[in-house]
Amino acid sequence: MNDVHGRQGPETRKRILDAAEALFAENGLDATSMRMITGRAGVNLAAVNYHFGGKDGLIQEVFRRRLTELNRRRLAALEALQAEAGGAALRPSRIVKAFFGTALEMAADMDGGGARFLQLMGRTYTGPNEFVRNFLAEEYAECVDRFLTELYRALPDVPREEILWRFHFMMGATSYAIGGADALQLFTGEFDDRDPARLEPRLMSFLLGGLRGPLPEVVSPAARRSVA
Amino acid sequence: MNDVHGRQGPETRKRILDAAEALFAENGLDATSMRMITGRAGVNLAAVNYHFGGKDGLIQEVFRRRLTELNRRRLAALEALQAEAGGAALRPSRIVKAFFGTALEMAADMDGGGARFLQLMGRTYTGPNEFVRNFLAEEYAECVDRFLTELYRALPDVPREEILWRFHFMMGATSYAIGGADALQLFTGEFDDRDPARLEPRLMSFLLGGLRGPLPEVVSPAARRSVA
DNA sequence: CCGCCAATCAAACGCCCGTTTGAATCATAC
DNA sequence: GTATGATTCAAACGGGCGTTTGATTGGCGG
Repeated sequence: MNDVHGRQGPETRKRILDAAEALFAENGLDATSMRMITGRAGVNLAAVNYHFGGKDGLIQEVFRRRLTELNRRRLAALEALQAEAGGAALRPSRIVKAFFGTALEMAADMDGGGARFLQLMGRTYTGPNEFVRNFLAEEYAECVDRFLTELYRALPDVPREEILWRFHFMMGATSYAIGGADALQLFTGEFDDRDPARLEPRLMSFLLGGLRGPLPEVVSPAARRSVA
Repeated sequence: MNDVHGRQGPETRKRILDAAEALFAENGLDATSMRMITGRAGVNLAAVNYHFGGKDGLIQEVFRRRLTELNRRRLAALEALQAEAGGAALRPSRIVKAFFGTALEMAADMDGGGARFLQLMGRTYTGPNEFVRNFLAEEYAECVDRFLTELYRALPDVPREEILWRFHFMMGATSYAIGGADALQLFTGEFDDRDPARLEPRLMSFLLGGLRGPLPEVVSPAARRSVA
């Protein structure tokens, strides 16, 4: 066995990743030092550079690990819907639920660690760190693209640009839904209903309401052509 | 006049605040150093500690300056609505527009600096820095409270907790709307319609759709009392 | 049994951070 | 004209940062 001696194989990597994930979520990327990470993980300081090439490599791997799994589940849910529909266009509510509901599911999973990770991801996605943002976008690209394609098909009368924006708004609402229970109670004082089982229908109602909202009147002056 | 010599009064304070605001928005709070700030502002490094007591004090003042103005405009808009209604309940769409539309207005104002500041604020509000989050919540408290009260009155049939959550979701969508045009184009490649004049009706349609969405079915097991 | 190599370790490296210091510089009041 | 008090300034402080180094460990194939 490999429990007491130094060389303990892939165990060290996992301990570093777990510690880093928790600390990143708690303090943010910049405010979390290598010494904090290796200290909590119980490994040597140099281990991060050895296994991940540096702090940037570690950050990337922390995100990649969970994000790959999340998007795998999302695509699985989407493919299940597609199989059920047999070529017909999907219902928008199903598509939205497959994408955002899966995130909420994952936030509830993972014995509490999932919520923290998704909270971290929501922050980072709009955060200032361009390096991580670009990396996240790349990891997201294929999954988002397939969901958007399905949404376009489900809402053929809605301009694609409009769907794109609303998808973006939905991401924002979901990000706050996952990460912001703390923020919510800040301006209310008494407030403790953070049961994730109730959060899911609450968020879905809101997202679907927003998605189905009436299209805004296009008041672009360029659109008033050929009146003369 | 006081332009060439050392002692130049309140000018130094403003230069520091402006430089800090821009850099905080670009790089985040942690990743912006005092030397970057004083360098861009063209003032001595020690000036920050002299005028604001330290980096924390500077951060606080950067937020306080804009947030006070934003919430002043919001409350002015709300009071205008109340005066117009003369004691009757306000229309939800008006309330939402007074709160979130004013933010979008401010984002378009201030020769481009407004968008940056609000982007920064959206990040910070859900960010990990507890010190700033608490401060923001305090600055927000009164304004949010008065808007929520008005929303409760406008939607007497909707449980307050539900309104609270949806208000929170709206904050998330708005935060992404302001800060996330860059993020949006990341998973689409071609996408450049960031005309703020079109963003406003887009966001409002979404927010109001979400606010009016059907209430989620309450499937709480505790609600099934007294069957036996 | 030995050479190999992946893995771990303690220690140090250079750099930049936020803050402090104490002198220099001015406008103003007397 | 000089004392005063607010402001600016160059320089330094101690400390934490991410990274690198070079030695040490220990399982494994020859």
